[in-house]
Amino acid sequence: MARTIFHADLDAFYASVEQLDNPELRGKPVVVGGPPESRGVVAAASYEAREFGIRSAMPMSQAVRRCTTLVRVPPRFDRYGELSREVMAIFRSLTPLIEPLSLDEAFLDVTNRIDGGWAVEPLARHLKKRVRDDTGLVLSIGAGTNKSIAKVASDMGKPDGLVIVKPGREASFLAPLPARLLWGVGPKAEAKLRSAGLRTIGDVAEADAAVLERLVGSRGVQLGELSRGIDERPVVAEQARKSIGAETTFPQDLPDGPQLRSALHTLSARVAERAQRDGKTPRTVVLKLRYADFRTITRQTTLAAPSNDGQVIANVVGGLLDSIVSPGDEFRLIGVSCTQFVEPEATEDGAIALPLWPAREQSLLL
DNA sequence: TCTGGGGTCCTAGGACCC
DNA sequence: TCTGGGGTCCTAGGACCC
Repeated sequence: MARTIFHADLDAFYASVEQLDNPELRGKPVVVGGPPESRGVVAAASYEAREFGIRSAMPMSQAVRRCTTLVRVPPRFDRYGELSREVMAIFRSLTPLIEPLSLDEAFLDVTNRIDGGWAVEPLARHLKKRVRDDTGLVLSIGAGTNKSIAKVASDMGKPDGLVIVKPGREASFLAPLPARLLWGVGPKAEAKLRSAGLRTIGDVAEADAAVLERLVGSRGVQLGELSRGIDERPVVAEQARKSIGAETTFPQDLPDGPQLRSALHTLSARVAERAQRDGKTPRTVVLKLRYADFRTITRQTTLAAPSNDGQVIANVVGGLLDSIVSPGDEFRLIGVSCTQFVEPEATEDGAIALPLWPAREQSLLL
């Protein structure tokens, strides 16, 4: 039996929240993001701002040049989180099978609702109306028989969109669209596909599997399937977080010194605090550095004893920094993250113990 | 034009173990 | 003296997503 999947996506989310909370911003070109003089980029642009060609991820310095009346607002992630939770709760009132992708979008498997008598279009309109009535935010929905179709459909309808792809119409819906719209096709893959003359999703659908594999490697098979509207991936609620990180870009490049070391401590403390709040204990700690020339490197260490202590993490990444910095190096970004979370194990007396791991690393320390 | 911050997943080589 | 094959873990980098 065919599934019915919604991809639901709040339009220009951060910018819309700012316009919602501050009526003076309504109808104006608004962007959310860091200041142009501190290497900020556009995190979200209102539709008024988009008329000037302003887009997400664009350097703020470029955005303000494109529109002299642009209003820039610094991000308020706590507020976006609040509204996101409200919207996700509305989604959850339709089905427990929701898979959030970010603060502003989610997949919903509403197959049970359709089997229960709802038609797809009224159900989608009902959801859009509830979100609008309860929060003031505008929701776009794409509906189809799988995730990939639903995602592309919601992209097509924005803003305030509702695009439904009927079962059996997947391939013909996708065929004329640019290959870049497929999930997993970014700038690099697009260029490779284009080099073989594949510009539309239909071109990809007709291409030989061996050609796709040569172009994009092992993802070729899946790419071929997605291009023909085939996607069996289930909607998965409750995805466990696999890493926690924090990074910062400096307004000006920084050599090694008290400022850089202080940033490293702050980031370590932030990561540790979030790990503790989530009840996560990492085995692996990662230092990330971006040089003035934008070259980016990472160095990681597996701990003899897993820890989410801020001082431990700071010491480890500090040691990693010692090992790679050379005189004259300047950095524009530094980041700390942790991964490989350990499952707490109960001991005989009922206490929670964290396993020491791996034995090989411990023996090296003896 | 000068490029954020939060993530996920994949690849590939080397160490190590049996 | 010359030497395999399979499996897992660790590390580093890169593409991609919002």
